[in-house]
Amino acid sequence: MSTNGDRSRGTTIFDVARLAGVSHQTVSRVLNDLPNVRPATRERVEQAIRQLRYVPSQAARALVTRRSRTIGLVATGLPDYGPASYVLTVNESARDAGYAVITTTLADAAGPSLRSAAELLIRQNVEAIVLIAAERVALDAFDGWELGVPLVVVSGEPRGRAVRVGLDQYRAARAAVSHLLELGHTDIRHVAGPVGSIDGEERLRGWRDRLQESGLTPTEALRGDWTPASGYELGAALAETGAEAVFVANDQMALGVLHALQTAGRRVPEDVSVIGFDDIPEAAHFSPPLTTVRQDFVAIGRDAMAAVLALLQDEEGTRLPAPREPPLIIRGSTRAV
Amino acid sequence: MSTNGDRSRGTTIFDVARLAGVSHQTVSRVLNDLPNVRPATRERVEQAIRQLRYVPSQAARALVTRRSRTIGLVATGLPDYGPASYVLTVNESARDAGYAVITTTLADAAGPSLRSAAELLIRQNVEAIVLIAAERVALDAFDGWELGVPLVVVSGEPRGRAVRVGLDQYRAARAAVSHLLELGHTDIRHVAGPVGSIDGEERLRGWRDRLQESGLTPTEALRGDWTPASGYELGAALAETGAEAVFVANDQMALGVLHALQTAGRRVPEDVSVIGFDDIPEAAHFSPPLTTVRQDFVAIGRDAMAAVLALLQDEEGTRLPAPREPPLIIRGSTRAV
DNA sequence: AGCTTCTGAGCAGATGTACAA
DNA sequence: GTTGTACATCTGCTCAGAAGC
Repeated sequence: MSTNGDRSRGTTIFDVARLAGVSHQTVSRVLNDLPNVRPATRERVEQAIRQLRYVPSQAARALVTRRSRTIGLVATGLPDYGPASYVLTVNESARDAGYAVITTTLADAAGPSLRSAAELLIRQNVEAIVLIAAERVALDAFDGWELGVPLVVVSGEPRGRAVRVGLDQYRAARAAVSHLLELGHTDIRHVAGPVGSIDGEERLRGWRDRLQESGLTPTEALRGDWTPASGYELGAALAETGAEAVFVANDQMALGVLHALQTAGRRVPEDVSVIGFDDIPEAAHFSPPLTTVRQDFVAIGRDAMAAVLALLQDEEGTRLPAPREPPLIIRGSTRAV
Repeated sequence: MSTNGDRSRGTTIFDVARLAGVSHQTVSRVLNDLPNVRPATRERVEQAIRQLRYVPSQAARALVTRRSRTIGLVATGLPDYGPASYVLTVNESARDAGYAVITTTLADAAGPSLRSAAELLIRQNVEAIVLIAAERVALDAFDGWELGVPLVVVSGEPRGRAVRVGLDQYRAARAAVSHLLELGHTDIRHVAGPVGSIDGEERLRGWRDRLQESGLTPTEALRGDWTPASGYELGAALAETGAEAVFVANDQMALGVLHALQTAGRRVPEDVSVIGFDDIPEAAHFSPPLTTVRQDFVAIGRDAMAAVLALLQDEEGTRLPAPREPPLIIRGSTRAV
């Protein structure tokens, strides 16, 4: 209250103790909700805390408890809807569990920047790391690297040593192709994600395998980069070669494909069926509304945090959530021949 | 290396010192890049650090330096494209500046949850807080609350005491309406954001003021909630009342509006002009491609972090980045009458 | 004996000083 | 004079163990 303003950076547990007329230890007990404090004393301490606007130093506490109450989140793929949903959900789940989240987002998923991001987290003494891995290189960067803390990977591929949660992309892609097959299509093309994308490759594999099982010969997949713009380019190529059904690896590219197809005078779904992947909120309002495979990002994000908590508790032998089933959302962009 | 596995949680600066044959003080010098260390010694120490996989304790360092090297980010509005972009950019800028970011995301922007989110950050001893404020209640929750750390607000409204960065939503909305006016439209409707949204209200105000300045009487604005679904509903109403031009407060709702208009048999832009706001990546591939106002989320996110660093350095009297100008992106959804 | 409260020893580093090579 | 070292002290808090009522 001096003219100097608040020097509040300096209120310690001892100041509170003095004001409340108790020892710092008693204040600590109140702070940590420990028993054996007389209600009247507790009240006096709480009063002092409020009056002093005292905030315990997390640093000091972490130093002695060896627990930072913080987890790290490494996310690539933002600002897209899927990754953003994961970030949101992991964050909220963590907060519910009393953990703070240090997030490091990366525009490029190259190995070196990933490792340095993870090192930053380790330096901040996070208790666990959640990796949202869109690219295979991300997985590789962590492979065989002893972090010293538990690692949970959100990824569409079951491979790898780390604990993993996520949707089984392979099965989901098969379901999408099956839908097209059931509608009577036999010439089913694929607009795939970029080379190196885990989900992209798994969806491609699912498409190819499912076709071959039906005795069909898959064409060469077209490679996009997840953006509507790339979908548009590829869609133009598709229109030229007269495709009748297309499985597009994500909804954003599907939007571009629809755009290109219509620009080329091909009607969807009358002339060509299009199915997407993700079920972003926009998908229901494309022209026509997009048939797609839904990923429940919220549920998967929760799974990730649940896995973290499990690892943090019993170290080993935790039962992990099973990969999620992918619901097919049938709208207006696919039609029986 | 014992059967017990790694007890690496316990490698201290002293262990490194012992292995390198120097004092812990010298190790500290190496760690902090201080002078007066012979190159050979430095090398020996670095070697020992690598060998021991030593990671300095952030907690211990923060305790004594009183600097957590961490900033807090409070974000509402995820997983939408705009907020997600901010999160991404603020994160990267912070990392470049050597700061870790503790992010708290909130699905609902209610005052109490915002305050408790901020308190969590304060308890983690962040050095500053960045608030991505979509709703007015978010701003109110922080108003007149002495946080004890600098606060930077990303918001579309210049009001308030805190340091603010962002696009001038009011002016941007006026620009959108001006475009419609120049095309010869006189009946210009508005699909607005939800009540309480800062950006929404500012865009609404810009639309209303601009019309009145041209001697036109604004109709009642329709209220959406930013989602394509709400745009669709409102678009249906618009089609019934025979609108000829619509300024939609964001691109996602504009998508829904396009969908509804076309469902009702109204052609865009032949029968009705539609202009959106944001320029999300999808906008260029709507049917028709959407005319819209671009927000440069990346630039604004950088501004936010720049403001944080400025505040952290000279406490007071910092020159702040000027509000950004909004470029108009003219595509195929608007047309002269 | 039983609550309640207090005292003192770390936790892992940073910083400053005195001092040796 | 330049490097480097040893020692002491400090950060704010938790946790045993001890003491008081």
